[in-house]
Amino acid sequence: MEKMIETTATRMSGDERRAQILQVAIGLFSHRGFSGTTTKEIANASGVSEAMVFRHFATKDELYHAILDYKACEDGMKTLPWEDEAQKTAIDENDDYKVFYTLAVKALRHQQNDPDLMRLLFHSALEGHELSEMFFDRFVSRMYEFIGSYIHKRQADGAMRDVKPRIIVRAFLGMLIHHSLNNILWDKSRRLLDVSNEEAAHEFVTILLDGVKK
Amino acid sequence: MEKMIETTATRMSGDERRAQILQVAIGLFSHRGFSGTTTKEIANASGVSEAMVFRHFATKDELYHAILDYKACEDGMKTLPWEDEAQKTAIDENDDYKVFYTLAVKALRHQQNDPDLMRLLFHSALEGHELSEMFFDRFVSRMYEFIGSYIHKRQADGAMRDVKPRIIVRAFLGMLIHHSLNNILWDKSRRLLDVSNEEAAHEFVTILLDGVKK
DNA sequence: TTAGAAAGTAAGTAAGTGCTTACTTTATTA
DNA sequence: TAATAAAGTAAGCACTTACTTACTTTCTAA
Repeated sequence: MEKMIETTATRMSGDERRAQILQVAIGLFSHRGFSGTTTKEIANASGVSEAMVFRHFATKDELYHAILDYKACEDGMKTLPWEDEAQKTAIDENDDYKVFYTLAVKALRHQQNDPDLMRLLFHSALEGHELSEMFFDRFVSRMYEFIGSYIHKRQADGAMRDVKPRIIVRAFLGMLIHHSLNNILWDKSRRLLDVSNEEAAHEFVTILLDGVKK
Repeated sequence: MEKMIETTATRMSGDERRAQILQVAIGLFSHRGFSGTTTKEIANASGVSEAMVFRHFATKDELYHAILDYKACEDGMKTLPWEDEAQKTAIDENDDYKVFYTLAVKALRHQQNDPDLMRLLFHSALEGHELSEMFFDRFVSRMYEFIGSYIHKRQADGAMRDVKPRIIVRAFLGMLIHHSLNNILWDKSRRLLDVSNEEAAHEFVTILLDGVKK
């Protein structure tokens, strides 16, 4: 008999394995939730024994935190979407459409490219985990400030109706987030509505801006 | 010594106890999720032994299903929000504002009065439970059909711009659901935005209708 | 080439999990 | 008021959970 075909489960370096376990855990946590995922499942899906999971992450909780840090730090949450050259010039030029459209497309793309992050965010929000708060403070509330103050400026210019800026922000984010949520959770096959990010962004922004212009 | 003060944990009838356990379970599941809640917790919170939980509900899963049935059937999901006299006359009169405002206020009130339902819905959507699909088919997709066809009619009347009706529906529902979600999950103290349901409904509807009118 | 460090595992442990059993207490009604 | 049905419990069963221990295999560099 021949030698067994090497499935080449080559031994990984510590860092590689750690990163791999982290990725696997992200996938599982984001679908089954924290308490719905067992360390055994994570180990199996990583092709490794449970002990290895605990060599890299002292507790299940620490693994969860590592995920949050990873997602929060690496994954485009620290580079705020409006800190961007094109965006800044659009703002200076008071090009409302460009400001909102760019923001919208960026948000929709980001959400579509990383549905796991969104799932994770919702899981932790429902379970009252701290990622939720962190995300809220670092990202959402800044978003409200930023867009809100832009709207405020445009109202002062007489270009927009006098509505509480934050209501407009909520309307805007509501359209975007809900649209992504629909695509990720309920309408994966796009039976209800099948539009590109660009079309969705264009229509949402048009509705919003026509809805608040003076 | 006096007799111990009766905390009057009066023995309940079977139906009462069943209903009570169900309510307790709703509260726990909606906050901690299905796998995050133990049958022991449910029993304790109901002031009863675990065996009683299993007398009324053969398995934890059956308890979950009973909740879904209860919420889906009793709780305003079968009386669709547009099957309402005021609503029907508004539709016949082509009173766009009234149609959308009534719908919006109704939705916001409902979501605010029963945040547990919303939490449950999101939990089950994330976990891919069947309530999610059921809710989607019975409620969401009908909502899209109903509002969508009204919009279609108004476009034919020349009263609204020619945008895919369902994009408008998504924008509308997005504002409403996201607003409630914010209030329930992230911004419980209303630091970010504190508005009444009526004000929110008014502003959202105004933005939407101005945004799609011809 | 070989010592040692790091990657890996098999086989546990104690505490929890959903669920059952065998029994006791309370209310109803014949 | 006694018989009976229903509400209730304590204790435990089989299994799973997060996490550990004691050990083996592989890579690397002196």
